Amino acid sequence: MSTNAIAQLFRGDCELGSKVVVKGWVRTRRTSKAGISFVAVHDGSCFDPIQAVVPESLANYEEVTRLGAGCSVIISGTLVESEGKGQSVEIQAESVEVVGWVDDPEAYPIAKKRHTFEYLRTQAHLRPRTNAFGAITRLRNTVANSIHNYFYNNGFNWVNTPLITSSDCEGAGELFRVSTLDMANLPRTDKGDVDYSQDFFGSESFLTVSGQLNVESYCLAMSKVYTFGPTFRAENSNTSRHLAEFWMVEPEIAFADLEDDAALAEDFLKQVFQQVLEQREDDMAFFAQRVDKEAINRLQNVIDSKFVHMDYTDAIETLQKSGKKFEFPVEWGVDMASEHERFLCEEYAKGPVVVKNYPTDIKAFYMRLNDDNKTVAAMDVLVPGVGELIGGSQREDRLDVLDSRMDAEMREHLWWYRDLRRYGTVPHAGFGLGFERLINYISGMENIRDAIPFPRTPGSAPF
RNA sequence: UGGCCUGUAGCUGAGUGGUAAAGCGUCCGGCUGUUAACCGGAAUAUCGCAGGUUCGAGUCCUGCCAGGCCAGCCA
Repeated sequence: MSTNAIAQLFRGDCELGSKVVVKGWVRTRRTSKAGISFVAVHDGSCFDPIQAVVPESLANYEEVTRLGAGCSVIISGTLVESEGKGQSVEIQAESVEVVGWVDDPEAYPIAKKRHTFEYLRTQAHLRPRTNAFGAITRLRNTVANSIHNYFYNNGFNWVNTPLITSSDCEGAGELFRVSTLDMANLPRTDKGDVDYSQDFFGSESFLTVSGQLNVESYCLAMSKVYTFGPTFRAENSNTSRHLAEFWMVEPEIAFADLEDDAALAEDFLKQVFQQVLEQREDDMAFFAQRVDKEAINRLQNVIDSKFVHMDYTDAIETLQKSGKKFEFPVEWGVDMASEHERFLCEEYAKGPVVVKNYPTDIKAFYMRLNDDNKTVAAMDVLVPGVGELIGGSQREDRLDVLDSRMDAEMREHLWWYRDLRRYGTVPHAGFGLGFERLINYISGMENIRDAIPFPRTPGSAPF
């Protein structure tokens, strides 16, 4: 008899009265002296565990009465309508095989009780057994799938940009070095510098901070492309919104300007949210109940409303006129601080807000210079709770302007990037979306370390 | 990297210089088609580590370690 995923049983894939086999882990067991035990089993396929009703007539019933949280079991029986409240169907067990016991029930890290997220981070290998992390894991999976679906259905090509790069001038953050040199005995040049020509790639190399520059080259051939993969930043950032290793989605569209880019971001988010509400009803109900009451309403509101757009210049004016006291003063030309971004999306727009056309001086070299010569065609999508969810721009497609924003070393290193402006250049634009930030925005989870299975942060990479 | 906060039982967490609460979980018993059940009982603590002050330190001081929050950097 084949295994039945618990999700199938609740979904009605199996007829009542049919024989089913469930394999999973015990969440709770309650024994009734009337001669039955109730065993709740989860297998990760859906939020709810299934209840198996085990009669004392089973030969190994004594074993069953010793089952506790974390034990692994195979339960065979008949799928029946539940006599009790709280679940639609349950399994009338005909056999219970205990596959793995829990050594020391008292010390089992995931006891049948509430745990803090902070504690569960120290048990990252076992936390997927909890309600919350099971839900987050399924949410991540659904969102990733929705992202690929969105792009696939809209004619985008998924481009697998490299994780190892030799470019250290992208400006997106500190880089992790990749090297096979013997650290205890580094080769030196005549000048005494480390001789990277002897390193694996024949030059200095690093883990990527962004696939953008590479994906632009495919954009200028395939028209609509995106990357979706891990990125690495060696910033010493200790906040609830930063990881040293995180996943990023970076679409890039040709023959497009900043408005097209912003429109893509909005349509993309709305469609992903729509799919999440349709496909993860059970987990979203959990988030709304236990993590953030607004979790479901928030997504529905975003789907139903238009994003608020404002120029950086207007945003600064709005902040100045707000009458609110900020720790850092606002004036045209400054990079907005968290408190400013928070005000704009949480108090002013009360939802996602798109801020566009930032001062040239505070933005990256590849962003397109506007006609005013003061601002670039950049945009950030700010959302309540997580702040900057998306950062994007129209790219500088004019070689002379691009060159003016790079120094000699960059021009030499990024010769291939410059080539893209020499051979059939076109206006193009794209953005980067932090996948874990998206997961937190959707679920209402507050710490990004809980949005990824095994978080990597400064000073911490256990597991 | 800076500022602030926190380390007490498996987990959560009281304890304001003088005998280390309690809840949950665990174990035992009772009850029950139960459902994060309920009732009764029991076991469980080098008070993060190392120094110092004191007759006496979980409590005060110093250093270190670990974690968290906020800020900067960004996604």
